[in-house]
Amino acid sequence: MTQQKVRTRFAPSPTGYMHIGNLRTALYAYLFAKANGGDFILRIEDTDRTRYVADAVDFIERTLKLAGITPDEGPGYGGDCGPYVQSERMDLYKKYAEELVKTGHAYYCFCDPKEDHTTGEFGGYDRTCRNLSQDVIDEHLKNGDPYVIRQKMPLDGETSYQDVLHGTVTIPNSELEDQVLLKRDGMPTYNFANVIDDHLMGITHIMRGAEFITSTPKYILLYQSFGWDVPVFIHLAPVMGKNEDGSVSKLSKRHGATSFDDLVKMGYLPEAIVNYVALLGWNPKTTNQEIFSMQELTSHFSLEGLSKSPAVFDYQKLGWVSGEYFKAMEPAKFAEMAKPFAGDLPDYLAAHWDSLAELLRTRIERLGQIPQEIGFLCEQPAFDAELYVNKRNKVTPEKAKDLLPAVIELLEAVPESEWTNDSLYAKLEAHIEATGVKKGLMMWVVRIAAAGQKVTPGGATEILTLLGKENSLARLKKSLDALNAM
RNA sequence: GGCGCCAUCGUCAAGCGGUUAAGACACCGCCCUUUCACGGCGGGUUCAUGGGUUCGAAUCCCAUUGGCGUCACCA
Repeated sequence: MTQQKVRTRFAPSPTGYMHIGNLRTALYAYLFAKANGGDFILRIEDTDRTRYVADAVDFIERTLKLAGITPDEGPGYGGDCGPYVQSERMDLYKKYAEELVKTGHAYYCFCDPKEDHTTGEFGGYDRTCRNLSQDVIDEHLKNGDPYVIRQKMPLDGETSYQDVLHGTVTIPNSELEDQVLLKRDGMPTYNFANVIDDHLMGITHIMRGAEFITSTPKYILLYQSFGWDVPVFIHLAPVMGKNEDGSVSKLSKRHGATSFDDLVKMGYLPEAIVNYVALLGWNPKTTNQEIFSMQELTSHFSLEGLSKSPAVFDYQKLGWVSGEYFKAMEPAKFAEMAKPFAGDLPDYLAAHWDSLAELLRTRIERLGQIPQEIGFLCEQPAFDAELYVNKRNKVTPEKAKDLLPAVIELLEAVPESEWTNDSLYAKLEAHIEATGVKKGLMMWVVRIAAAGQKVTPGGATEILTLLGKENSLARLKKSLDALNAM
Protein backbone atom coordinates (compact mmCIF):
# COMPACT_ATOMS: atom_id res chain seq x y z
CA MET A 1 0.00 0.00 0.00
CA THR A 2 1.45 3.32 -0.99
CA GLN A 3 1.67 6.05 1.58
CA GLN A 4 -0.85 8.74 0.81
CA LYS A 5 0.49 12.27 0.73
CA VAL A 6 -0.80 14.32 3.64
CA ARG A 7 -3.10 17.16 2.66
CA THR A 8 -4.62 19.50 5.22
CA ARG A 9 -6.69 22.59 4.81
CA PHE A 10 -7.73 25.79 6.44
CA ALA A 11 -11.25 26.78 5.48
CA PRO A 12 -12.24 30.15 6.92
CA SER A 13 -15.34 32.08 6.07
CA PRO A 14 -14.54 35.55 4.78
CA THR A 15 -15.37 37.70 7.77
CA GLY A 16 -12.47 40.11 7.74
CA TYR A 17 -11.39 38.94 11.15
CA MET A 18 -8.91 36.26 12.16
CA HIS A 19 -9.73 34.93 15.57
CA ILE A 20 -6.81 33.56 17.54
CA GLY A 21 -8.49 30.18 17.68
CA ASN A 22 -8.79 30.10 13.91
CA LEU A 23 -5.22 31.16 13.51
CA ARG A 24 -4.16 28.31 15.73
CA THR A 25 -6.20 25.81 13.74
CA ALA A 26 -4.59 27.07 10.55
CA LEU A 27 -1.17 26.88 12.13
CA TYR A 28 -1.56 23.30 13.32
CA ALA A 29 -2.93 22.20 9.97
CA TYR A 30 -0.01 23.90 8.27
CA LEU A 31 2.59 22.48 10.65
CA PHE A 32 1.21 18.99 10.40
CA ALA A 33 1.27 19.10 6.61
CA LYS A 34 4.79 20.50 6.52
CA ALA A 35 6.06 18.11 9.18
CA ASN A 36 4.94 15.27 6.94
CA GLY A 37 6.00 16.63 3.61
CA GLY A 38 2.41 17.31 2.69
CA ASP A 39 0.34 20.15 1.29
CA PHE A 40 -1.59 22.83 3.05
CA ILE A 41 -4.63 24.17 1.23
CA LEU A 42 -6.53 27.40 1.75
CA ARG A 43 -10.19 27.30 0.87
CA ILE A 44 -12.68 30.11 1.29
CA GLU A 45 -16.08 29.11 2.61
CA ASP A 46 -18.31 31.90 1.45
CA THR A 47 -21.61 30.11 1.05
CA ASP A 48 -23.42 32.55 3.29
CA ARG A 49 -24.07 35.50 1.02
CA THR A 50 -25.46 37.58 3.86
CA ARG A 51 -22.23 37.47 5.77
CA TYR A 52 -19.83 38.22 3.01
CA VAL A 53 -17.33 40.96 3.74
CA ALA A 54 -15.63 42.68 0.85
CA ASP A 55 -11.84 42.31 0.75
CA ALA A 56 -12.03 39.53 3.29
CA VAL A 57 -10.17 37.09 1.09
CA ASP A 58 -7.44 39.64 0.73
CA PHE A 59 -7.39 40.09 4.45
CA ILE A 60 -7.04 36.37 5.07
CA GLU A 61 -4.15 36.11 2.67
CA ARG A 62 -2.37 39.07 4.20
CA THR A 63 -2.89 37.67 7.66
CA LEU A 64 -1.52 34.25 6.76
CA LYS A 65 1.47 35.90 5.18
CA LEU A 66 2.14 37.96 8.28
CA ALA A 67 1.85 34.81 10.34
CA GLY A 68 4.32 33.01 8.12
CA ILE A 69 1.81 30.43 6.96
CA THR A 70 2.07 29.81 3.24
CA PRO A 71 -0.61 27.75 1.50
CA ASP A 72 0.51 25.40 -1.25
CA GLU A 73 -2.84 25.76 -2.94
CA GLY A 74 -5.66 28.24 -2.69
CA PRO A 75 -7.11 31.34 -4.29
CA GLY A 76 -4.13 33.28 -5.50
CA TYR A 77 -1.76 30.38 -4.87
CA GLY A 78 -2.77 28.10 -7.71
CA GLY A 79 -3.36 24.36 -7.48
CA ASP A 80 -5.09 21.56 -9.36
CA CYS A 81 -8.24 21.39 -7.27
CA GLY A 82 -9.61 24.87 -7.85
CA PRO A 83 -11.52 26.98 -7.74
CA TYR A 84 -10.77 27.34 -4.03
CA VAL A 85 -13.66 29.67 -3.34
CA GLN A 86 -16.88 27.82 -2.68
CA SER A 87 -19.20 30.36 -4.29
CA GLU A 88 -17.40 29.57 -7.54
CA ARG A 89 -18.17 25.87 -7.22
CA MET A 90 -21.93 26.07 -6.90
CA ASP A 91 -22.95 23.82 -9.77
CA LEU A 92 -20.78 21.10 -8.30
CA TYR A 93 -22.66 20.91 -5.04
CA LYS A 94 -26.00 20.82 -6.76
CA LYS A 95 -24.88 17.88 -8.85
CA TYR A 96 -23.77 15.92 -5.81
CA ALA A 97 -26.88 16.78 -3.84
CA GLU A 98 -29.06 15.50 -6.65
CA GLU A 99 -27.01 12.37 -6.84
CA LEU A 100 -27.80 11.76 -3.20
CA VAL A 101 -31.50 12.25 -3.90
CA LYS A 102 -31.27 9.63 -6.65
CA THR A 103 -29.58 7.12 -4.38
CA GLY A 104 -32.12 7.69 -1.65
CA HIS A 105 -29.80 9.41 0.82
CA ALA A 106 -31.47 12.79 0.48
CA TYR A 107 -34.76 14.33 -0.53
CA TYR A 108 -36.43 17.51 -1.69
CA CYS A 109 -38.16 19.63 0.89
CA PHE A 110 -40.51 22.39 -0.15
CA CYS A 111 -41.39 23.68 3.26
CA ASP A 112 -41.22 27.35 4.07
CA PRO A 113 -38.57 27.72 6.75
CA LYS A 114 -40.67 30.26 8.63
CA GLU A 115 -44.11 28.75 8.28
CA ASP A 116 -44.03 24.99 8.14
CA HIS A 117 -43.30 22.37 10.73
CA THR A 118 -41.88 24.87 13.17
CA THR A 119 -42.73 22.72 16.13
CA GLY A 120 -40.96 19.65 14.92
CA GLU A 121 -38.42 18.08 17.21
CA PHE A 122 -35.48 18.61 14.94
CA GLY A 123 -34.55 22.25 14.86
CA GLY A 124 -38.04 23.12 13.90
CA TYR A 125 -38.25 20.53 11.18
CA ASP A 126 -40.15 17.28 11.46
CA ARG A 127 -39.10 15.30 8.35
CA THR A 128 -42.51 15.72 6.72
CA CYS A 129 -41.19 15.94 3.20
CA ARG A 130 -39.60 12.54 3.43
CA ASN A 131 -42.99 11.14 2.54
CA LEU A 132 -43.80 13.26 -0.49
CA SER A 133 -44.90 11.23 -3.48
CA GLN A 134 -42.95 11.52 -6.69
CA ASP A 135 -45.95 13.19 -8.32
CA VAL A 136 -46.06 15.94 -5.76
CA ILE A 137 -42.32 16.47 -6.06
CA ASP A 138 -42.48 16.66 -9.84
CA GLU A 139 -45.36 19.11 -9.61
CA HIS A 140 -43.41 21.41 -7.30
CA LEU A 141 -40.33 21.20 -9.45
CA LYS A 142 -42.33 21.92 -12.60
CA ASN A 143 -43.82 25.00 -10.96
CA GLY A 144 -40.38 26.21 -10.05
CA ASP A 145 -41.21 26.23 -6.36
CA PRO A 146 -38.27 26.94 -4.06
CA TYR A 147 -36.84 23.94 -2.29
CA VAL A 148 -33.98 22.66 -0.22
CA ILE A 149 -32.39 19.24 -0.30
CA ARG A 150 -32.14 17.47 3.02
CA GLN A 151 -30.01 14.58 4.12
CA LYS A 152 -31.98 11.46 5.07
CA MET A 153 -30.65 10.31 8.44
CA PRO A 154 -31.01 6.76 9.74
CA LEU A 155 -33.84 6.66 12.28
CA ASP A 156 -32.15 4.33 14.70
CA GLY A 157 -28.77 2.93 15.54
CA GLU A 158 -25.70 5.08 16.08
CA THR A 159 -22.77 6.43 14.13
CA SER A 160 -19.16 6.31 15.28
CA TYR A 161 -15.90 7.66 14.04
CA GLN A 162 -12.31 7.79 15.15
CA ASP A 163 -10.86 11.05 16.33
CA VAL A 164 -7.11 11.27 16.78
CA LEU A 165 -7.49 13.15 20.05
CA HIS A 166 -10.73 11.76 21.41
CA GLY A 167 -10.68 8.18 20.26
CA THR A 168 -13.99 6.65 19.26
CA VAL A 169 -16.84 9.13 19.29
CA THR A 170 -20.33 7.70 19.09
CA ILE A 171 -23.54 9.63 18.61
CA PRO A 172 -27.03 8.06 18.51
CA ASN A 173 -28.57 8.56 15.07
CA SER A 174 -31.73 9.79 16.77
CA GLU A 175 -29.77 12.95 17.58
CA LEU A 176 -29.11 13.63 13.94
CA GLU A 177 -31.35 16.08 12.15
CA ASP A 178 -32.24 15.75 8.48
CA GLN A 179 -29.89 18.61 7.84
CA VAL A 180 -30.16 20.86 4.82
CA LEU A 181 -27.55 20.14 2.18
CA LEU A 182 -28.57 22.60 -0.48
CA LYS A 183 -30.18 25.88 0.52
CA ARG A 184 -33.03 27.73 -1.21
CA ASP A 185 -30.60 30.05 -2.88
CA GLY A 186 -28.83 27.10 -4.44
CA MET A 187 -25.84 27.45 -2.17
CA PRO A 188 -24.67 24.42 -0.24
CA THR A 189 -24.59 24.52 3.54
CA TYR A 190 -21.22 24.47 5.25
CA ASN A 191 -21.77 20.90 6.33
CA PHE A 192 -22.31 19.72 2.80
CA ALA A 193 -19.80 21.82 0.90
CA ASN A 194 -17.19 20.78 3.39
CA VAL A 195 -17.55 17.10 2.66
CA ILE A 196 -17.67 17.57 -1.10
CA ASP A 197 -14.66 19.86 -1.18
CA ASP A 198 -12.57 17.93 1.28
CA HIS A 199 -13.07 14.86 -0.81
CA LEU A 200 -12.52 16.54 -4.16
CA MET A 201 -9.44 18.30 -2.87
CA GLY A 202 -7.99 15.11 -1.49
CA ILE A 203 -7.87 16.28 2.11
CA THR A 204 -6.49 13.48 4.28
CA HIS A 205 -6.61 15.08 7.73
CA ILE A 206 -9.28 17.44 8.93
CA MET A 207 -8.30 19.73 11.79
CA ARG A 208 -11.02 21.95 13.14
CA GLY A 209 -12.59 23.18 16.32
CA ALA A 210 -14.15 20.85 18.87
CA GLU A 211 -17.54 22.41 18.23
CA PHE A 212 -17.79 20.00 15.30
CA ILE A 213 -17.38 16.84 17.35
CA THR A 214 -21.11 16.27 17.60
CA SER A 215 -21.93 17.04 13.99
CA THR A 216 -19.20 14.91 12.50
CA PRO A 217 -21.38 11.77 12.30
CA LYS A 218 -23.47 13.66 9.75
CA TYR A 219 -20.34 14.04 7.68
CA ILE A 220 -19.45 10.41 8.13
CA LEU A 221 -22.85 9.39 6.84
CA LEU A 222 -22.36 11.65 3.85
CA TYR A 223 -18.99 10.10 3.03
CA GLN A 224 -20.56 6.68 3.32
CA SER A 225 -23.48 7.61 1.10
CA PHE A 226 -21.05 8.58 -1.62
CA GLY A 227 -18.86 5.59 -0.95
CA TRP A 228 -15.88 7.83 -0.26
CA ASP A 229 -12.96 7.28 2.07
CA VAL A 230 -13.40 9.00 5.40
CA PRO A 231 -10.52 11.35 6.26
CA VAL A 232 -8.79 11.45 9.63
CA PHE A 233 -10.46 13.80 12.10
CA ILE A 234 -8.67 15.89 14.68
CA HIS A 235 -10.94 18.06 16.78
CA LEU A 236 -9.03 20.79 18.56
CA ALA A 237 -10.02 22.06 21.99
CA PRO A 238 -11.16 25.68 22.07
CA VAL A 239 -9.09 28.63 23.20
CA MET A 240 -10.59 30.15 26.32
CA GLY A 241 -10.45 33.55 27.94
CA LYS A 242 -10.43 34.33 31.63
CA ASN A 243 -13.41 36.26 32.97
CA GLU A 244 -13.34 38.88 35.71
CA ASP A 245 -14.81 36.46 38.23
CA GLY A 246 -12.16 33.87 37.50
CA SER A 247 -14.32 31.62 35.38
CA VAL A 248 -13.41 30.86 31.80
CA SER A 249 -15.32 30.91 28.56
CA LYS A 250 -14.50 30.76 24.90
CA LEU A 251 -12.14 33.59 24.05
CA SER A 252 -14.18 36.57 22.94
CA LYS A 253 -14.13 40.34 22.71
CA ARG A 254 -14.78 40.87 26.36
CA HIS A 255 -11.45 39.27 27.16
CA GLY A 256 -9.63 41.92 25.16
CA ALA A 257 -7.93 41.56 21.82
CA THR A 258 -8.90 38.27 20.23
CA SER A 259 -7.76 38.59 16.66
CA PHE A 260 -4.29 38.23 15.27
CA ASP A 261 -4.70 41.67 13.79
CA ASP A 262 -5.58 43.29 17.12
CA LEU A 263 -2.55 41.74 18.73
CA VAL A 264 -0.27 42.96 15.97
CA LYS A 265 -1.72 46.44 16.32
CA MET A 266 -0.89 46.35 20.00
CA GLY A 267 2.68 45.77 19.03
CA TYR A 268 3.22 42.13 19.78
CA LEU A 269 5.63 40.67 17.29
CA PRO A 270 3.78 38.49 14.73
CA GLU A 271 6.36 35.71 15.04
CA ALA A 272 5.93 35.79 18.80
CA ILE A 273 2.15 35.60 18.55
CA VAL A 274 2.44 32.56 16.31
CA ASN A 275 5.00 31.04 18.65
CA TYR A 276 2.81 31.58 21.68
CA VAL A 277 -0.35 30.39 19.98
CA ALA A 278 1.42 27.22 18.89
CA LEU A 279 2.15 26.45 22.53
CA LEU A 280 -1.46 27.03 23.50
CA GLY A 281 -2.71 23.50 23.17
CA TRP A 282 0.39 21.82 21.91
CA ASN A 283 3.74 20.96 23.40
CA PRO A 284 6.84 19.49 21.85
CA LYS A 285 7.17 16.66 24.39
CA THR A 286 10.84 16.01 23.75
CA THR A 287 12.13 19.38 24.86
CA ASN A 288 11.42 22.19 27.29
CA GLN A 289 12.21 24.78 24.67
CA GLU A 290 9.57 27.48 24.35
CA ILE A 291 10.91 29.87 21.77
CA PHE A 292 10.48 28.38 18.32
CA SER A 293 10.94 29.73 14.85
CA MET A 294 8.43 28.54 12.27
CA GLN A 295 11.14 26.27 10.98
CA GLU A 296 11.65 24.70 14.41
CA LEU A 297 7.93 24.45 14.97
CA THR A 298 7.66 22.45 11.80
CA SER A 299 10.41 20.05 12.71
CA HIS A 300 9.06 19.50 16.23
CA PHE A 301 5.38 19.25 15.44
CA SER A 302 3.49 16.05 15.99
CA LEU A 303 -0.10 15.12 16.73
CA GLU A 304 0.85 13.47 20.01
CA GLY A 305 1.67 16.86 21.49
CA LEU A 306 -1.83 18.17 20.92
CA SER A 307 -3.91 18.73 24.01
CA LYS A 308 -7.55 17.72 24.15
CA SER A 309 -8.57 20.03 26.93
CA PRO A 310 -9.21 23.75 26.47
CA ALA A 311 -6.41 26.25 27.08
CA VAL A 312 -6.76 29.71 28.56
CA PHE A 313 -5.18 32.51 26.59
CA ASP A 314 -2.63 34.28 28.77
CA TYR A 315 -1.64 37.79 27.67
CA GLN A 316 1.15 37.77 30.22
CA LYS A 317 2.87 34.81 28.72
CA LEU A 318 2.36 36.14 25.23
CA GLY A 319 4.10 39.28 26.46
CA TRP A 320 7.00 37.27 27.78
CA VAL A 321 7.40 35.41 24.49
CA SER A 322 7.23 38.64 22.55
CA GLY A 323 9.78 40.23 24.88
CA GLU A 324 12.14 37.34 24.26
CA TYR A 325 11.93 38.01 20.55
CA PHE A 326 12.75 41.68 21.03
CA LYS A 327 15.75 40.79 23.15
CA ALA A 328 17.04 38.55 20.41
CA MET A 329 16.41 41.05 17.66
CA GLU A 330 18.95 43.12 15.75
CA PRO A 331 18.98 46.60 17.32
CA ALA A 332 18.67 48.29 13.94
CA LYS A 333 15.73 46.14 12.98
CA PHE A 334 14.02 46.85 16.25
CA ALA A 335 14.60 50.58 15.95
CA GLU A 336 12.98 50.61 12.56
CA MET A 337 10.06 48.47 13.59
CA ALA A 338 9.41 50.44 16.76
CA LYS A 339 9.55 53.87 15.18
CA PRO A 340 5.90 54.05 14.07
CA PHE A 341 4.79 53.27 17.61
CA ALA A 342 6.71 56.17 19.13
CA GLY A 343 4.44 58.84 17.71
CA ASP A 344 5.63 62.39 17.12
CA LEU A 345 8.91 62.83 18.88
CA PRO A 346 10.50 66.12 19.86
CA ASP A 347 13.58 66.86 17.76
CA TYR A 348 16.10 66.06 20.46
CA LEU A 349 14.61 62.56 20.85
CA ALA A 350 14.17 61.94 17.15
CA ALA A 351 17.86 62.67 16.78
CA HIS A 352 18.69 59.98 19.32
CA TRP A 353 16.09 57.48 18.22
CA ASP A 354 18.47 54.59 17.73
CA SER A 355 19.89 54.78 21.22
CA LEU A 356 16.45 55.36 22.72
CA ALA A 357 15.13 52.33 20.86
CA GLU A 358 18.00 50.27 22.17
CA LEU A 359 17.06 51.18 25.73
CA LEU A 360 13.51 50.15 24.99
CA ARG A 361 14.32 46.93 23.21
CA THR A 362 15.17 44.79 26.23
CA ARG A 363 12.44 46.12 28.45
CA ILE A 364 9.20 46.02 26.55
CA GLU A 365 6.90 43.19 25.58
CA ARG A 366 4.95 44.96 22.92
CA LEU A 367 5.57 48.05 20.84
CA GLY A 368 2.37 49.64 22.07
CA GLN A 369 4.06 50.27 25.41
CA ILE A 370 6.49 52.71 23.89
CA PRO A 371 4.51 55.95 24.20
CA GLN A 372 4.02 55.55 27.92
CA GLU A 373 7.59 54.38 28.35
CA ILE A 374 9.01 57.53 26.82
CA GLY A 375 6.38 60.03 27.88
CA PHE A 376 8.61 61.44 30.59
CA LEU A 377 11.25 62.30 28.01
CA CYS A 378 8.86 64.45 26.07
CA GLU A 379 7.50 66.29 29.05
CA GLN A 380 8.83 66.50 32.58
CA PRO A 381 6.37 64.93 35.02
CA ALA A 382 5.10 66.97 37.96
CA PHE A 383 7.43 67.22 40.95
CA ASP A 384 7.01 64.70 43.71
CA ALA A 385 9.38 64.63 46.68
CA GLU A 386 8.45 61.01 47.27
CA LEU A 387 10.44 60.05 44.19
CA TYR A 388 13.64 60.97 46.00
CA VAL A 389 13.07 58.34 48.63
CA ASN A 390 14.96 55.11 48.07
CA LYS A 391 15.99 52.88 50.91
CA ARG A 392 18.65 50.79 49.30
CA ASN A 393 20.67 53.78 48.18
CA LYS A 394 19.71 55.83 51.22
CA VAL A 395 18.23 58.57 49.11
CA THR A 396 16.13 61.35 50.65
CA PRO A 397 14.85 64.67 49.31
CA GLU A 398 17.25 66.45 51.66
CA LYS A 399 20.25 64.71 50.19
CA ALA A 400 19.03 65.51 46.72
CA LYS A 401 18.83 69.15 47.69
CA ASP A 402 22.45 69.04 48.87
CA LEU A 403 23.84 67.13 45.92
CA LEU A 404 22.10 68.78 43.00
CA PRO A 405 23.80 72.24 42.93
CA ALA A 406 27.24 70.78 42.39
CA VAL A 407 25.99 68.45 39.70
CA ILE A 408 24.33 71.30 37.88
CA GLU A 409 27.52 73.31 38.06
CA LEU A 410 29.53 70.39 36.77
CA LEU A 411 27.19 69.73 33.88
CA GLU A 412 27.01 73.35 32.88
CA ALA A 413 30.72 73.22 32.25
CA VAL A 414 30.38 70.28 29.88
CA PRO A 415 30.66 71.50 26.32
CA GLU A 416 27.86 70.57 23.97
CA SER A 417 30.25 68.41 21.98
CA GLU A 418 31.01 66.22 24.98
CA TRP A 419 27.40 65.66 25.91
CA THR A 420 27.52 61.94 25.32
CA ASN A 421 26.77 59.01 27.53
CA ASP A 422 30.37 57.89 27.97
CA SER A 423 31.66 61.32 28.64
CA LEU A 424 28.90 62.23 31.06
CA TYR A 425 29.33 58.96 32.88
CA ALA A 426 33.07 59.54 33.24
CA LYS A 427 32.56 63.06 34.53
CA LEU A 428 29.92 62.01 37.05
CA GLU A 429 32.05 59.12 38.18
CA ALA A 430 34.97 61.44 38.79
CA HIS A 431 32.67 63.77 40.67
CA ILE A 432 31.42 60.89 42.77
CA GLU A 433 34.95 59.88 43.66
CA ALA A 434 35.87 63.43 44.53
CA THR A 435 32.90 63.89 46.82
CA GLY A 436 32.96 60.41 48.32
CA VAL A 437 29.22 59.97 47.83
CA LYS A 438 27.87 56.52 46.99
CA LYS A 439 27.38 56.01 43.29
CA GLY A 440 23.88 54.65 43.65
CA LEU A 441 22.84 57.66 45.70
CA MET A 442 24.24 60.23 43.30
CA MET A 443 22.91 58.51 40.21
CA TRP A 444 19.49 58.14 41.72
CA VAL A 445 19.29 61.81 42.52
CA VAL A 446 20.42 62.88 39.07
CA ARG A 447 18.15 60.44 37.32
CA ILE A 448 15.08 61.42 39.27
CA ALA A 449 15.76 65.13 38.94
CA ALA A 450 16.07 64.77 35.18
CA ALA A 451 13.37 62.20 34.61
CA GLY A 452 10.81 63.00 37.28
CA GLN A 453 9.76 59.39 37.34
CA LYS A 454 10.78 56.47 39.50
CA VAL A 455 11.08 53.81 36.84
CA THR A 456 12.82 54.77 33.63
CA PRO A 457 14.28 52.99 30.66
CA GLY A 458 17.97 53.70 31.04
CA GLY A 459 20.06 55.17 33.82
CA ALA A 460 20.92 58.73 34.79
CA THR A 461 23.49 59.49 32.13
CA GLU A 462 21.48 57.86 29.40
CA ILE A 463 18.58 60.10 30.19
CA LEU A 464 20.78 63.18 30.27
CA THR A 465 22.14 62.23 26.87
CA LEU A 466 18.70 61.72 25.42
CA LEU A 467 17.42 65.00 26.84
CA GLY A 468 20.35 67.06 25.59
CA LYS A 469 22.27 69.65 27.56
CA GLU A 470 19.86 72.54 27.54
CA ASN A 471 16.88 70.41 28.35
CA SER A 472 18.65 68.46 31.06
CA LEU A 473 19.90 71.52 32.85
CA ALA A 474 16.51 73.14 32.72
CA ARG A 475 14.96 70.06 34.30
CA LEU A 476 17.64 69.72 36.94
CA LYS A 477 17.21 73.34 37.96
CA LYS A 478 13.47 73.05 38.03
CA SER A 479 13.71 70.03 40.27
CA LEU A 480 16.15 71.76 42.56
CA ASP A 481 13.86 74.77 42.84
CA ALA A 482 11.00 72.51 43.74
CA LEU A 483 13.12 70.80 46.40
CA ASN A 484 14.15 74.14 47.86
CA ALA A 485 10.59 75.32 47.95
CA MET A 486 9.53 72.44 50.15
C1' G B 1 -33.19 19.76 28.91
C1' G B 2 -31.24 15.62 25.31
C1' C B 3 -26.65 14.31 23.31
C1' G B 4 -21.38 14.82 23.37
C1' C B 5 -16.43 16.46 24.91
C1' C B 6 -13.13 17.81 28.87
C1' A B 7 -10.81 17.67 34.12
C1' U B 8 -2.40 17.84 37.11
C1' C B 9 0.15 24.52 40.48
C1' G B 10 -3.41 31.07 39.33
C1' U B 11 -2.10 30.05 33.66
C1' C B 12 0.45 26.89 29.69
C1' A B 13 1.95 22.01 30.77
C1' A B 14 5.33 17.01 31.32
C1' G B 15 3.56 12.49 33.12
C1' C B 16 0.82 7.09 29.74
C1' G B 17 0.64 1.50 36.90
C1' G B 18 6.07 2.23 41.11
C1' U B 19 8.88 9.80 40.00
C1' U B 20 11.29 13.75 45.78
C1' A B 21 4.69 14.93 40.39
C1' A B 22 9.43 18.04 35.21
C1' G B 23 9.73 22.80 32.84
C1' A B 24 7.75 27.81 31.56
C1' C B 25 4.74 32.37 32.65
C1' A B 26 3.03 35.01 36.85
C1' C B 27 3.92 35.76 42.09
C1' C B 28 7.25 36.16 46.66
C1' G B 29 12.27 36.42 48.76
C1' C B 30 17.66 37.13 48.17
C1' C B 31 22.07 38.41 45.07
C1' C B 32 23.97 41.55 41.12
C1' U B 33 23.15 46.51 39.50
C1' U B 34 23.59 53.82 37.70
C1' U B 35 16.88 53.09 38.38
C1' C B 36 13.98 49.57 35.72
C1' A B 37 14.98 45.56 32.95
C1' C B 38 18.41 41.59 32.09
C1' G B 39 20.97 37.72 34.68
C1' G B 40 21.80 34.28 39.00
C1' C B 41 19.90 31.60 43.35
C1' G B 42 15.79 30.09 46.26
C1' G B 43 10.35 29.62 47.63
C1' G B 44 4.72 27.59 47.09
C1' U B 45 -0.34 21.93 50.40
C1' U B 46 -1.08 21.33 42.08
C1' C B 47 -3.33 15.50 40.50
C1' A B 48 -11.98 18.04 41.41
C1' U B 49 -14.80 14.32 44.75
C1' G B 50 -16.41 9.33 45.87
C1' G B 51 -16.13 4.37 44.78
C1' G B 52 -13.71 0.32 42.54
C1' U B 53 -9.40 -2.77 39.83
C1' U B 54 -4.26 -3.59 41.62
C1' C B 55 0.92 -5.54 46.01
C1' G B 56 0.89 -0.46 44.19
C1' A B 57 -3.39 4.67 40.83
C1' A B 58 -2.25 11.50 38.84
C1' U B 59 -2.08 7.41 35.39
C1' C B 60 -7.18 2.01 34.24
C1' C B 61 -12.93 1.53 35.15
C1' C B 62 -17.59 3.58 37.12
C1' A B 63 -20.37 7.39 39.42
C1' U B 64 -20.76 12.39 41.08
C1' U B 65 -19.52 17.38 40.51
C1' G B 66 -17.92 21.23 37.58
C1' G B 67 -16.62 23.49 32.90
C1' C B 68 -17.36 23.63 27.76
C1' G B 69 -19.76 22.45 23.18
C1' U B 70 -24.02 21.21 20.19
C1' C B 71 -29.11 20.85 18.98
C1' A B 72 -29.87 27.01 11.93
C1' C B 73 -31.87 27.16 4.78
C1' C B 74 -24.26 30.35 10.11
C1' A B 75 -19.81 28.73 9.45
